[in-house]
Order: sequence, then C-alpha cells, then structure tokens
Amino acid sequence: MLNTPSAPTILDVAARAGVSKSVVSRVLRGEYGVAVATRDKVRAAAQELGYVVNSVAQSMVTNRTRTIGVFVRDAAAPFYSQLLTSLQEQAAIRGYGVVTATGAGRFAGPDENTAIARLVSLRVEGLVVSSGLLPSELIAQYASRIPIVLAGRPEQNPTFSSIYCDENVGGASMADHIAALGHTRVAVLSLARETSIPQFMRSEAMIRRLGDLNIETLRLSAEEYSEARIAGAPAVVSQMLKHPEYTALLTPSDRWAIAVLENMRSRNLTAPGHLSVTGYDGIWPFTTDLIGLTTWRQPVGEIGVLAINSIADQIEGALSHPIHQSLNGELIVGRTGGPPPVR
Amino acid sequence: MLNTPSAPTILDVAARAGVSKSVVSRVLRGEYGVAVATRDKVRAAAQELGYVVNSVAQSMVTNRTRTIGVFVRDAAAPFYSQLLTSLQEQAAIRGYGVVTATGAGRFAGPDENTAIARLVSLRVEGLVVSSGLLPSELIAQYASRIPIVLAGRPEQNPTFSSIYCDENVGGASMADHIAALGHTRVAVLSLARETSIPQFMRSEAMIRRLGDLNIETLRLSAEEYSEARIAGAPAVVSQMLKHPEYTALLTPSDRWAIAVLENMRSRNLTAPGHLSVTGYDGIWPFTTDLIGLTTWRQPVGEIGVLAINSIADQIEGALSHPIHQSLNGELIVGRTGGPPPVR
DNA sequence: TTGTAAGCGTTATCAA
DNA sequence: TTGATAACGCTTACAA
Repeated sequence: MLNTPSAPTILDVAARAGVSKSVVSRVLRGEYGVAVATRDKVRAAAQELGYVVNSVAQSMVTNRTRTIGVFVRDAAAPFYSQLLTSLQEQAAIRGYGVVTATGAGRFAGPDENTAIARLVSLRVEGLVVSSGLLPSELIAQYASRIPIVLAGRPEQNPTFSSIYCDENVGGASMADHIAALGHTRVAVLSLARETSIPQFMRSEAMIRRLGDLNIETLRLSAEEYSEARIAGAPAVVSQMLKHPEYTALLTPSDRWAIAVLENMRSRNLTAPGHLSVTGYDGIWPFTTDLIGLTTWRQPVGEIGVLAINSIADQIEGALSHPIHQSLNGELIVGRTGGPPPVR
Repeated sequence: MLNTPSAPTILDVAARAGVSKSVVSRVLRGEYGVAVATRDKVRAAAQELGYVVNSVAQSMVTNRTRTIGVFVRDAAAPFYSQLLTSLQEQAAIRGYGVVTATGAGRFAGPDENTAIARLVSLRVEGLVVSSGLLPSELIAQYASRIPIVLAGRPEQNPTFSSIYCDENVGGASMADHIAALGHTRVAVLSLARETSIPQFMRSEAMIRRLGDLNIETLRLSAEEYSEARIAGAPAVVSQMLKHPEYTALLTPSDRWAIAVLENMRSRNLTAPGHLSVTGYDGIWPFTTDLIGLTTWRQPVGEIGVLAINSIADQIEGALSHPIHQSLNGELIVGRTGGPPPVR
C-alpha cells in the first residue's frame, strides 16, 4: 500500500518508554535483568503503540526463522491437501510455522525448481517435499544446506530423509485381495512413470503380484496430470467394456476409482455387480461408508507427523543423519470390490 | 542444525568474481549498467557457489516480502482446505507467496490472536482471514497496517474487506427447495453462534424462511468444534427418530449431512426414503454423484480468487478502499432430498 | 540495571 | 561501468 503508516519499531517503543532500545529488546523477549518498573513501562509503551516484532529483522540477526517450507506438487489432490493439514498441525506443535509453495505444471520443470529456491531464499530451516515427480538430484542440491524430507515417496537418497508407505506391500496386498475374491482376469490402470512415481510403482507392484498368482492381467494406461479433475475415466471404462472377460479394475488412486465409478454410474453399471473397482490412498472422505470404496489406506496423518518431527529433530540437533522410514498401510475392504459376476 | 555450512552470501560471490558486492547485487537483479563480461563472471561465480538470495535480508531493506498471510481456523475442514488451495493458486498467479497459520482450539482465543500476530510479524503484505469465529475487532486491530480480507463470512466492517456467499439467500433457497418437495414438518440443525457465525446464520435463515412458509419447524442443536470428525451425528439422528413426523433435516454443512447419512446407513435408514437430508457448502468430493447429496454450493474457488485479488490490488495501490462482495451460490439438487415418505 | 555500538545480508545513493 | 558507504530493525557483546 502506498501510504500505510509504517509499523512502530523497537525505537518508537524505546522513545515512548524513555529507555534505550536494548532494554526494550530484553523486555520483549522476557529476559531477566530488567527492573520491574522499567519492564512494565516498556510493556505499556509497546501495547499502546500496537507494537509487533519484526521477525524479518529478528531473523536477520539470529539467523533463525522458525519456519519450515513445504512443497507439494498439486495442492488440490486429496492426498496432498490432507498431508498439508497434518504437516501444518505438527509444525505448530513443534513451534514452527509453515510456508507453502506448489508446483503448477504438468511436468517437474523449472517452475518446481523456482518454487523450491524461493522457499530456500526465505531461509526456511527445513524442507518437506511431497511430489511424485521432482527429481531427487534437484532435491539433493539443497540438502547440504538444510534438512529435507521427502514425504510420500520411497527414495533412499543418503543426503535427505524420506517417509513413505511401502508401495510394493500396498500394491501386492491389493492384488492378493482381488485374487482372494475369485477374480482370474484383472485389469490394472498404470499411469506413466512421468506422471507420478509412487502411483506408477504401486500399479506395477499389483501387476507383478497378479503375475505371480497366474492371473491374467490387462494393463491399461492413461495420462492425467492433476488429481483434481480426472478426465480420462470414460475412456478407461470404455476399454473395460471392450474386454468384458476382465472382472476387476485396480486403479492407483481413490480419485481415479471415484471417477471410474461415477462414469460407470452414468452408464448404469454397478460395482461390483458389473465390475469390481478398487482405489488407493484411503483418504477421507472417499472412504465414507456411503461410497464403500475398497482401497488401501496410507497413513497420511502419520506421514505428516513423522516428516515434521524428523525435520525439527535435525534442526534442533537431536538427529544428525537423514532417516528413511517405511510405514504400514492397511487394506480397507469396502463394497466396490466383490466376487466376479457370474456370467 | 548445528554445523551446517552457512550459505554463501553476496560477498562470497563478489570475492569469487573479483568485483564488489554492489555489482553482484545489480547483476543478480538483472539491472542494466553492467558490462557483459562482468555480468557473465558474476553469474558463473553465483552458479558455482550455489548462491541463493537471502530474501530475509532483501526484505529488510526493500520493506517488501511479496507474501500474503492466510489464517484459517480449521485447515481440516473441507471448505477451508479447498479455499486454501484456491488462495495458494491465485497468489502464485499474482506473484505472491503464502504463509499459513491455523487456529487450533475450540474457541477463538489467545491462540488465534497469536497466530495472526505471528503472520503480521513475518511482515506479510496482506492478510486473508477465514474463520467463522474470530472477532472482527481483533481483525480490525491490524487493518490500519495492512490490507485484510475476511473470506467466507459476511461482515461489513469498514476497515477491512470481505468476500462471502450470502447466507440468507442460501438458507432461504434450501428452505424453499425442501418446501417445494412437499415437506410440511422440517427439522433444522442449528449450531451455536459461538461455533461458527456463518453456519449459525444459514440455519437461522432456513428457519426464518420455513416460518414464512408456515412450515412446522423443529430446531435441533449440537456442539461440534472441528469439521474434520463430527461426533454428534448419532444423537441428531436419534432426535429425529423421536420426532418421526418431521420428514426432512436441513444441516449447515456437507460434513454434517454426510455424518448424518452415515449414521442413518448404519441404522438401515435411507434418504430420502425415511428422511430427506441436505448439506451446505457444495464442496467436492461431497458433491459426487455417487452420494448424490442435495446441497448449496458456495463458489469457494471464486472466493479465493477474489480475496487474493482484492489484497493484491490494495498492496499495489490499484484499490484504495476495502470492498465488500457478496457472491451467488447455487442449489445442487441431489438424491438425498425428495418428497416426504408416504406413511 | 541500563546504554553503546557492532553487525546480520541486502539495496540504494552517490562518487569515482 | 564500478565501488564505497549508509541504511533497514533487531540482537548481543561489552562498557558504564
């Protein structure tokens, strides 16, 4: 704004209280060694002026910002938005604020790099990166400077930490579940690796396990770069209709499963009556009993908590090396997966 | 971290390039008046050192942070989390970053004040406040310093802006809809004003309109302070069962409607077979056709865009006074609301 | 218990 | 085209 009255500084408070700025600084930070009378005078002056400390100047000298940077690729995706909430909460508990940056684009590109560089330039004390795509070299580039944790993607890079839910276990469990229901021909939607590494990994894990179980597998593919609005579902369902011998469709995200189910509904197809459909992530509210989605739950809240803790521990010196933690997920048995239809 | 190699400064770059820091500053900001050879030398040096500008120091002298602060009361609530995403995106478009703070507690209390003060101390250039509770005097207190917009709550305070969706129109429309379906006895869940001002307002608007239409109205109440996990639904449904002559239940949020529907499902009750249920907010994914919720859609994306624009315009001097904008919502006719059951 | 003064990493002004 | 030098608002020795 052009003519905003500039905020009062420590000097204004000092002048008003009739003391030096050092005293004000000490009072405001609650340090000892200040006469009670002086202390009260200063506090009153600060109050009257509506003084709020300038953290920018403060950081300048203390070299601390008490801020953690969070980069998520697609804030509109349910998994990320829920992670964001969890990170937020835990950061507050540990006494840190959160600055968020998001990638916009379709590919991990210069934008992503700029966004991360911006966080670093803000002198965040740690970085939580959650992107299914961002190249690990790019992340590693900042790792010598501040602690970094990659949340939600397995990556055993020694220079930064990672917290994730094992994609192989999840994918295989889902395959086991669908096999146990009696399906012998199963389709798996597998997105390109360039779309999302973890989603690619889980689909491949499903396909691998189905192969081990001697189940005939159909690999479907689709391109989709934002989880928020999935457009490819009609095409996927059409594919399935061309291969009616395949009685189940395993998708790599709840969002995909819902889009498929919505499209099926518009064609008067039901799950599992016509086709069993499963999701992945187990994110509320997709797990509502009203929908009854069969899915694999990733402990997103826990991922957030552990991510912040590992960062905070490193900042505070309680942890000196990057750690890699794999968490357990959980199969959620809903009503969209069932025995194959009798034909 | 204890022994992090401290980040290279402009001085390190200057030394390496064999020039003064002033030249480095000019080169890095792309200013004219630097010899091409010098420019290249400096850029190379910066690159080699992995130099990243210190925005903290930069802000110190420019007195700009290009950052907008966002305060939401409950980041886990679908409405807020979606708003957050929209704010984020639009801020990026306008060239600003976003720092988020969230209130934790049950009441608007000192926590909230601290959180806002923290944002102000970070020298954000504007503030988006989205809380159904935060007293407007508290907000106004900072309004002389930076532009503020209250998002999602009607409040005609002259010192700051507001962008919201008219609660009276929304509540009345929902009442009209349920009346048109033929209900003559309708229950409305009305939360205490202390829980959420907008939710209170819309419920009261429903009750008022139902009264105008000579419909017998039953006011139910419940306490609930976080939208994320609603615990009061079983009690509400039990209340309804005690008053079977009431054939519809209007709730003040999608979250509440879903919780009620889930509980009904567990009791083998259907909507609208046994009871018509409506939500409010119209937030995806609650609006999925799989659930078919009847609700009132608030244009949350638009609220976010307009909120950021009004802040950015004020920061940039394109707008000199706070503005108050009321947006239109939209009735979403789903399948959870229908004609009253024939008994 | 209080005050003085140096310095954090930049930008910006003014000379050279 | 470049380089000194003074801010910016605060913390932090150190001196009084």
